[in-house]
This record gives sequence, C-alpha cells and structure tokens, in this order.
Amino acid sequence: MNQLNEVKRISQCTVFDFDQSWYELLTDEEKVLIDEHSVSLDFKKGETVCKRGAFATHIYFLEEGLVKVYLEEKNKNLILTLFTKNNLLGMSSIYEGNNKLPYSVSTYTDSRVRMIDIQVFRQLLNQNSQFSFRVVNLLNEKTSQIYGRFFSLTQKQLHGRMADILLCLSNRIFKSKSFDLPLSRADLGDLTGMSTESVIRIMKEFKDDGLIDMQCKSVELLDIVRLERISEFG
Amino acid sequence: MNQLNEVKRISQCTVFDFDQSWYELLTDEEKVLIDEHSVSLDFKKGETVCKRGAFATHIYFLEEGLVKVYLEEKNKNLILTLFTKNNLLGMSSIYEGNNKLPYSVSTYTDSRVRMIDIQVFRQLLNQNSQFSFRVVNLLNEKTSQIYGRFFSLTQKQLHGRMADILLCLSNRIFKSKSFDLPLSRADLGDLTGMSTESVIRIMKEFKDDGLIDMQCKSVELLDIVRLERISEFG
DNA sequence: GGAAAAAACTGACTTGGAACAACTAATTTT
DNA sequence: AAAATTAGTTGTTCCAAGTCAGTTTTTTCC
Repeated sequence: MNQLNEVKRISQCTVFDFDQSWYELLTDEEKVLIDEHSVSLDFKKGETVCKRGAFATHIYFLEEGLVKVYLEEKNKNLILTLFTKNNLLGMSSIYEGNNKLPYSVSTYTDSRVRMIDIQVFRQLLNQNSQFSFRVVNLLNEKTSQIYGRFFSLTQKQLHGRMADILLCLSNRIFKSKSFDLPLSRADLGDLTGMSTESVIRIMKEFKDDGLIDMQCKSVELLDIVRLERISEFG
Repeated sequence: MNQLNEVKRISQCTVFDFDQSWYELLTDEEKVLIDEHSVSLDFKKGETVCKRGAFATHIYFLEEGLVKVYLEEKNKNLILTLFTKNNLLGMSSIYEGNNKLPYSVSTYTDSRVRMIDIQVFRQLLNQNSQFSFRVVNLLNEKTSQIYGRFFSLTQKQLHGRMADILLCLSNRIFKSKSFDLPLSRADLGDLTGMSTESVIRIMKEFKDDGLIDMQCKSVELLDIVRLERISEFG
C-alpha cells in the first residue's frame, strides 16, 4: 500500500526533473559532433522558445532556468509540464514522420537553452544504443508523470488539484517547503485546469485553514500531511 | 492552418495504432532470443492482463485483440489509451529505477498477448540502436497522442469530448463509419471522463440531431463534418 | 426458455466551479 | 511621480454535469 502510494505520488507531479545524464554516455567524437551542431541561446523571462506547429529543427536542452511546455488554442491554455534545468525538450519530434512540434515552450525565468540540430541527435540515437536506451528511460519517466497528472486533472476536484500542484512545486522544483512562485495565478490556473479566480479562492481557503502561508508570490507549506490527504481524497 | 489542424486531429485520438514494426529491425540471433524468452497467452474478453503497482517482469506485445490501458483508484477510473493488435505495452517500466507498472491493462475482446522477458528487451534496447530508435519513435508518437487527449479531456465540454471519441473509434480502431462497440457506456464514460448517464444523454442527443445512428451496441456516424465541428468548438 | 443479473436509459435534484463585473494593489511606462 | 497597464481579489449569478433513484431492456447462464 505504501509502495503503491509512492508510485502515485511520484507520477502525479507536474514537473519533469529527472536528473539522468545523457551527455556522458556519448563518445568523445559524438560529444564534439553535438558541440559543433548546437548553439546556446539566452531567453528572458516570459519569452517564447518555440511554437506548436512549427517545423522541428532542434532538440532543446535547458541548461538553466524554468520553462513551461503548453498547448494553446483559442482562449484555452493547458500546461503539460514544467521543465527545470538539465532536461531535454522537443523529443517528440524525433520521429521523421512527425516533423512538427506538438507543443509550445516559453520561459518563466531567464533561461539558457542549447539548441541541438535534430538530424545530429537522430544520428546519435541511431548509432549509440546506450545513449538511445537512456533517452527511452527519460521519455518513459515523463510519460508516467503525464499519466498521473492526467488522472489528477480529470478525476479530482479543485482542492485536490491545488494540493497536488503545491506539493509538486515544493518537492520537485524548489525542494523546500517555502518558495517564491515565479508563476502568476493565471499560470497556476493553466497548470491545474481551473480559472484564475478559483486558484485565488482555494489558496485563500488553504491559508485560512492553516495549510499554507502565503503573501503574494511567496508560499510556505505548513501542513504537508493534511495537503497529502486532500490530494488523495480530492 | 490546415496542417496545424492535422497535427491536432491526429494527436487528439485515444487509440494507439501506429503500425511501425520493430521486430524486423532485430538480427536473427536477437529474434531467437526474443522467441526463447517469451510466451504467447490467450485472454478472454474482460480479463485483466496486468495490474498497476505489480512488479514489471514483462513487456507485452498485443498480437490480437483490443485492450484498455487504465488507472483505477477508489471508484474513479480513467482509460489512458486503447491498444489494438501489433502494439507494445508496458514500455514505461523499462527503466530499471521504475520497476512497477504504472497502469493496469484489461481486454475488451478475446486477445492474444506475447509476454516478453523485460531483461531481454532491455538488453536488446541497449545493444541494437536501430531497434532502440524505433522504440523511441513509438513512445514519442504515444506521448503526442496523450497530450492531445489531455487537452480534450481538460479543456472541452462533454459534447466535444464525445465527438472526439466517436471520431477516434471510427478512424483509428474500426476504420469504418459504422461499427459494433465492444465497450459499455460506462467504459465510454471512463474514456471521456464523464458519467455513464452523461454518455447516454449525449449519444441520444447526437442521435436525435442526426449526427449518428445508434441502437445499443451498433453505432454509425452520419455527419462527420458536423461531428468534427463539435469536436473543434466543444 | 425463464429467472437473475447486468447494462441501458430516464427524470428530478443538487452542486461545483466558471463567468462576469467591479474594485484594489502592484508593476511598468513615460 | 503620475498615468497606464497588468495582476490579484471578492461577491454574485448561473449553468454544465454529477448524483440519486427509479424503470426498462439486454445479456447471461442454470
């Protein structure tokens, strides 16, 4: 039971923060190849790294910063995942038959992104099986997370979802019970699939109930146990 | 615009039906290895192939039939995807650090499943990069689909979701405008994230509006164009 | 073939949460 | 430092969709 709970806890998180290195699995020549076919770009807070539907020409490696991966359509927004530094983005376009980006990416904080030529990346996947295996692992880990999040957003009500996201931010991104949110209430809404107003109301309730402390951008989780219970039953 | 629409249409589908062969990329010795370390089992309609939380000991290759991949918790059920024949299941457990199944699988129709030893599969991924690359493609394709479905279930209302699922079943599984549903209304509910009663009500509305014809298990899509419009604006 | 069980359906009722409007606080901009 | 824009907040209204409680139809299986 406890073990199953752990499976759940991990997979319900929004953030992809799986610190498995792939670079070190490359041979020296392969590393040179990557270096020669990539550039590192700086993005300011709030900038768009890439847009859904565009041709996929690069794999993105987030060297520094925090970004959101999202779908937008009309006025609807859905944040699929957050990525922290040392993660690969844009992998979904690796397959030749699917050469358009299936999502958009933009930054929450100033970020540095290394853009790697997709052909080179493909070549390496094809020739280096250890590397390729590692990438399979990364993708699988991500997929598991998406499943849990899928469950959270479709089966839980607002309170459960808000508890999920707070626990996730605390455990995965900031690795601390108190942190300064780089996201707006509207972003939290996109992340939890609720309206901005609901985000505000529920956070206020949590504050009134002594579950969290909060003033504007700074948040502190006070009662993790109760938050987890809300996440479970919510 | 048309191209973006195509990206959307494909990715919103529930079913994973990506007919890319992986077996033929193996060497003769590798094929023998798979054959020696796998067994093919028959499952009756409605049987459980594997349960979430169990130790992952095999990769499943669906040789024949139709199965659902789902999460269950308390009375909440969420169908993640449907799989038709010639697809690999259980890939998410390939990574050694994640040795528990993140979802359950059960059959809709009589099915035949080849169970492949997971260690052997891992070994092949590690030694055969072409094979491994193909598997990366399969996973990516699946992930894209999940994203679209995620959007559908979290951002659309009931009518849009129902239209999505009907179009998907028609295009992907049965490849025909009319088909006999092997799933119950409750399953359709799990698939679309709505209550059984809502499934019934909306299908009746669709029938009254001349969008579909339906009597119990048999369904025929009459007005694809209008269904697509509902899917888009729903 | 008939009883029992399961699935499909219907209507009445309740409610969670979005939408709207109006207002305040905090940033940018100039 | 004033003006303008954006983000955060609150109260109110309303509808989509779930729940419940019941009936009918279909399937299962002695």
